Amino acid sequence: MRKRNNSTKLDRKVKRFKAECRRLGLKITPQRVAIYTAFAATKDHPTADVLHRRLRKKYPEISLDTVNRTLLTLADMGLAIVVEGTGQPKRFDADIDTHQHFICVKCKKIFDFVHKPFDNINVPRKIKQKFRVIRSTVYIEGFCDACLNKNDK
Amino acid sequence: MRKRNNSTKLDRKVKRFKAECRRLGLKITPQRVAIYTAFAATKDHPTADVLHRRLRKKYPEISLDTVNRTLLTLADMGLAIVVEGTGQPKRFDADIDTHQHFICVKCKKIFDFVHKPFDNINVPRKIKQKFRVIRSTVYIEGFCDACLNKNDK
DNA sequence: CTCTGTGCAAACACTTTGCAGCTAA
DNA sequence: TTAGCTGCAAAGTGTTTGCACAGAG
Repeated sequence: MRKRNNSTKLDRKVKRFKAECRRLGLKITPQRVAIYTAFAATKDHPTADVLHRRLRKKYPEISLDTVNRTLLTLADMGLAIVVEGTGQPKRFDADIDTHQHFICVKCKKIFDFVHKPFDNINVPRKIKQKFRVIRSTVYIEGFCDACLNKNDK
Repeated sequence: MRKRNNSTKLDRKVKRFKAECRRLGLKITPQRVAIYTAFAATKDHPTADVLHRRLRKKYPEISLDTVNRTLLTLADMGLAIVVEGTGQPKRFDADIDTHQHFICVKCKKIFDFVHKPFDNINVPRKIKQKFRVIRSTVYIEGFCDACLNKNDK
């Protein structure tokens, strides 16, 4: 029963994915469907490599490259979020006082800002109980003014 | 006057840095002092490479390696924050509904959690006016239960 | 004097690019 | 038919590791 529900939910997601591909003029290849299906079922935060290894069992012919590219495509489509690891070099912040970050998804520039209400947000109890919290930061993603003015989007 | 104030403020930071080194048994080398001094004065979010290039003008003998290692040391000491680019492979999240992240600074594992108050945080007007916001996420950093139980710290 | 830190070089890991052949539309 | 996709290979970028020497404690 549970299984059944998950399964139909996944089907619906895949259907939506295909529709979105059509809308954007992206081809619906067997690889993309396989990758999206496997990815949409994940509850963790797999890397391209991990997902590739999982897919291999069923589709030994899919290359890591394609998994990588498809995941980036999914992120562009808004169907995946890049959580960690930008591929970019590490960037260090000398300001260790509480403050928040705005990150431009296009030029990757980081803008610091201070917003009192965010400084004192309360970490939920269930987190506090289970983990030892060091700090919390609000990350806002979007387009910076320079990138907005530059071109489209 | 302004300059003077900044300068003494920086001096104070450097002094604190040295004290912290002593406390932790880290050696106070000319490189470390130079790197920390240059770094503590930054308002942006330099990469090791950028900082190295800046330092070169005054200290042509410092290697990029040392800058890199020192910045990582500073992060360990709590005097620097790694803002972006973990060096780790990209990780993708299939859950595109609003939710928050807890990241273990040790094992890098990511835990999703939903916390209603965070879902509806209000992006400050000054950000909204200047940028186009796509999404905002609260990142909580700390030690996860597994790492807490494993060993020290 | 000892042991950590530095600098160099090599190894590594992940990502990106180029390209020829394939295939969805 | 053809534009976009795939898979392979190579190049690129950033990070990590190993080691001998130097210098802080």
